[in-house]
Amino acid sequence: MTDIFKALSDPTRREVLRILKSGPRSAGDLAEAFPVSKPTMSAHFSVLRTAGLVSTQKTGKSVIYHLNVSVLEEALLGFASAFGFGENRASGRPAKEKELP
Amino acid sequence: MTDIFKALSDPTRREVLRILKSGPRSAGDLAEAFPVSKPTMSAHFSVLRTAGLVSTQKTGKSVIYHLNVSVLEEALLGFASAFGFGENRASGRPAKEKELP
DNA sequence: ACATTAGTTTGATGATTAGCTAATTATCTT
DNA sequence: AAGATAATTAGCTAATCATCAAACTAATGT
Repeated sequence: MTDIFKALSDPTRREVLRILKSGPRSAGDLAEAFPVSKPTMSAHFSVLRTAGLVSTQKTGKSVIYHLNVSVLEEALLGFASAFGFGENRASGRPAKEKELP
Repeated sequence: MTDIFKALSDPTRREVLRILKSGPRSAGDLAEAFPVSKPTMSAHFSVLRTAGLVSTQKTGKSVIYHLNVSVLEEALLGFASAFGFGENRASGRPAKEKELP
């Protein structure tokens, strides 16, 4: 949980995820979208990988990153539901109040 | 957004929010629930306040902290919906796919 | 075999962070 | 006016973080 929120606490990493949402991309392709050096991007990728938010697949000399949607969803909605909003998935106890019509 | 995720990236601060979910608490009461010094807790509170996740109200010599539920909800679900899950509140473009019955 | 391309690792630097003790501010209580 | 209590600020340290350039690894092309 900490790793995930820490990963999300950087604008560059959030943007990487947003890009990855539309499909897998190579490290180089991703790096081109940001005004930072390749090593820096590599470090960001590493944080995202450690958090489990992305996975890699090496093909030839490229490394393809793809978003682990389920991990992001589970973390975000799981935490949200612990506060009573955002679905009652996996249960956050108090359950959604249903108003009488 | 960055401030909010940064605030959420610490276990102590997440636990503070969880406690605050059940109602307002004084700084001292909150601090008692953690094995760290009061100044350290004060710093955590400061981070949460900067992120807008909590508000304070001074009464006598106590400072009462209360959770800003809407801020947390907006941030979490807003970001989630940008990835297509967790409600289409405030809109995250692609809208929820509705399957034909 | 050699050069090129894609990406990561290493090592350094400046900034931020979580933690502490001690000092300070503000509000009671006696 | 003191003393006690609640909380924050000040000043410090150790650890982590984002960043870069340079060195390295691996795969492809000639």
